[in-house]
Amino acid sequence: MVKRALPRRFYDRDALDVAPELLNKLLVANGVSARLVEVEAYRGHDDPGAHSFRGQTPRNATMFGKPGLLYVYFSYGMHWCANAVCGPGTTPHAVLLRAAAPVAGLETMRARRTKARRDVDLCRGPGSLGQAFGFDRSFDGADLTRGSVCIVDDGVPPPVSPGVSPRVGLAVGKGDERAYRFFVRGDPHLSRAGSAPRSNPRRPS
DNA sequence: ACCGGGATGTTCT
DNA sequence: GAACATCCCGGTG
Repeated sequence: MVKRALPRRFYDRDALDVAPELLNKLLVANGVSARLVEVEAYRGHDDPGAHSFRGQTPRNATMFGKPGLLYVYFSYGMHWCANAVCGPGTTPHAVLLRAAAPVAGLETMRARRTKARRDVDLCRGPGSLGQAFGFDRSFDGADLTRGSVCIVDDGVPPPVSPGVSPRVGLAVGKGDERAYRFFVRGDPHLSRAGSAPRSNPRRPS
């Protein structure tokens, strides 16, 4: 079985098509690797939940780059979250990497994730995943198809019938109703169980 | 298990 | 000043 980084053509499509196919792929970076079990699609100009909705800014510039780049952004003043930039072309679509099952470099992940009590929590949630991989601003714009940061197909197929649900953490009216979250059903590493994300605490009053 | 709140800083209004 | 693609802890049931 030859492990190979996913080619650019894999990413050069609508994030809604790429997202479910990223499930069970291996994220390899910074001395560790983990199998993706939960992702979310963010769809450019038409998606009020996407950073790119209001156009290009210094923060989201990588989303407007070529498919196959890693878009890393700083969230809530303390977390680094990672996306795979999609397409087609320079359409600013992206797939947020929300949760993964640790595969290699567990000791390194534990050292980075000092708050995680169990290994199942090492990459559980986008902020936790970013911490386990040691992501920061320097990873923004990394090329997933050429460099040491990559997503690998090691022969495990995506689920035939992935779980689908609304995305997590979006405010009401900002795309929260769209079923753009995809996950491996029943996987113990999901950021939240099954298809019922916690209701949004920032409801309009 | 569920829920509320604090941490912490960049981005946008 | 408010919002934010979050996480963790402590209180309650």
